[in-house]
Amino acid sequence: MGERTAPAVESVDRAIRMLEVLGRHGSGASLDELATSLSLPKSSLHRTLAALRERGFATQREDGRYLLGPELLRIAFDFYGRLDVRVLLRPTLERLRSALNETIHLGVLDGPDVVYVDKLEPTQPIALSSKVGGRNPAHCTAVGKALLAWTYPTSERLLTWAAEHAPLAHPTARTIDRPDALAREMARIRTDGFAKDMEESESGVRCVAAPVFFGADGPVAAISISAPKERLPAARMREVVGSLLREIAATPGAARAVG
Amino acid sequence: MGERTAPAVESVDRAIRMLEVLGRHGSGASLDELATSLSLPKSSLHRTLAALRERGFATQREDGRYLLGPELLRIAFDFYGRLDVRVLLRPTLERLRSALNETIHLGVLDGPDVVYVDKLEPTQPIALSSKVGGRNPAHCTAVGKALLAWTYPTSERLLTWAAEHAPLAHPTARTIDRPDALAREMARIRTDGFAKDMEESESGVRCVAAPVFFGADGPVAAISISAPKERLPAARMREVVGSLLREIAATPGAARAVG
DNA sequence: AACAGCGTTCCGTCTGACGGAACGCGCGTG
DNA sequence: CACGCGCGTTCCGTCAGACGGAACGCTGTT
Repeated sequence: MGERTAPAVESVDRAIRMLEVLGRHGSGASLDELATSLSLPKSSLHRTLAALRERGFATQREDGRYLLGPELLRIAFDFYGRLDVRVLLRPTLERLRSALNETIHLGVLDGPDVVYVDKLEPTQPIALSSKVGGRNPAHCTAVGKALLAWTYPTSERLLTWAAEHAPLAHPTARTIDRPDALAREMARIRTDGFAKDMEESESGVRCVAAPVFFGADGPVAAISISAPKERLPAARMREVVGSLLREIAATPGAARAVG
Repeated sequence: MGERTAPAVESVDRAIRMLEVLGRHGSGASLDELATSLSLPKSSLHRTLAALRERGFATQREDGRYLLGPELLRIAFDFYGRLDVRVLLRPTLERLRSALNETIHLGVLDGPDVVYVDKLEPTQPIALSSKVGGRNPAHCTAVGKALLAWTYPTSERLLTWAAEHAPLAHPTARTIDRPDALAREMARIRTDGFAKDMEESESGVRCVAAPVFFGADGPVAAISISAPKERLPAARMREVVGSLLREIAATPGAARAVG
């Protein structure tokens, strides 16, 4: 992140920078707020803002202040609604499988559960009962915990979720089903950036998982890697987490936006 | 909507048109899908897409297809989150009050209720008990019905809402509290584009209301005009609805997006 | 091997973006 | 009431930089 090389199309680059500034002003930015924060002459700003206005990417209040336009919001919400996570993440999942040769899951949150929307199996056949379309309680799987940790980013909101879906299932002895313990686990996951499942949903199976965001506040889905615990001792687990986070970071748009 | 006049900045205009096309493709658009649907040479597309990519407004999958980028989503969600409806709509509310000299409310939905976030009173003092920050059951007020009709745009989803918040209050004899009747009322509101309250929350008081969208799928807020029923006979009601819809249409970004 | 279908790069032309300067309006001030 | 200030807006001569046709390179196909 140092000096930026010359933009491919200067006027487009400027327009985008304007949109970024406009986005930070929920009740409008004045022309020379824009001028100072972008160090551009007012005439240039004005011309570009006119172009943005024509397409509804900016609007102007009657007092002159400029706002982000409804068309930009419409496009974003619309695209977000039709985002096909499975198609988008297939190549990433495949790269993970060929790098690790383990079972890869892609899951989304649905109330108390995770729903698996995609699954890739390793070449070495392994008994894992999950299916695309299948469900598991969210709080005892790595995918589920990764999703919960960022969907309910405060302990308070997580506890509300837990209360709504109480009592939480406890399929194995290691399942974390006490709400307060779960809230602490989520805090840990948020600082680490990934979730683990240490035989919490199925005895003998460990998983790691991390969320994908695609620009949204909350995660759109989470990717997990599962294996029998003999194949996932602490050292390999660290390695696998590394691959997972690296592949997500390398997938266009998937990683968490910086803010 | 006929021929468009020359855009203020051609390259910016093109970039926006690209974003609109990209937004329609949830799993990516290829370079010459873009080329044909925009009738632009590939080299120009390529250059502009590079500019969009540099700022995260577009991304490219490893197979070459282009996607809307996470930064555009981030900006949109972020702006949407900090949208200050009160500031944005103040001028509109003031114009309505000076045109009609009646009580104007601005309300948002919160579970079973509407919460009033702004209120303007007419010069002729009138006994209306509502306060900024105050609440009313959504299903018996015009603001609430306008919000419900588009927040839960199908009968099925409305009935779910009704079931979650049953039993619905019935403050007056005219309150519509039967879920099926309410669902029919919502359908009527959606086709009309506005909601009425014929003494359904307070005896002797009529209101009309219409939603504001600001680019989102669902309404961000709704504006209502309330008056004693003697001041709102059928004829004046039509006139008032006309003013309301016209003012909303004239407020940058507020009206429902076409697409 | 030749081909077709893609994304990508090059580079000479000339359009159209650039920004300094001037304008017009509304507002508060001396 | 004249004045000046702080806005957004418009104008226009200059020349940077956007434009697009053509050629390239890669991959998978026949």
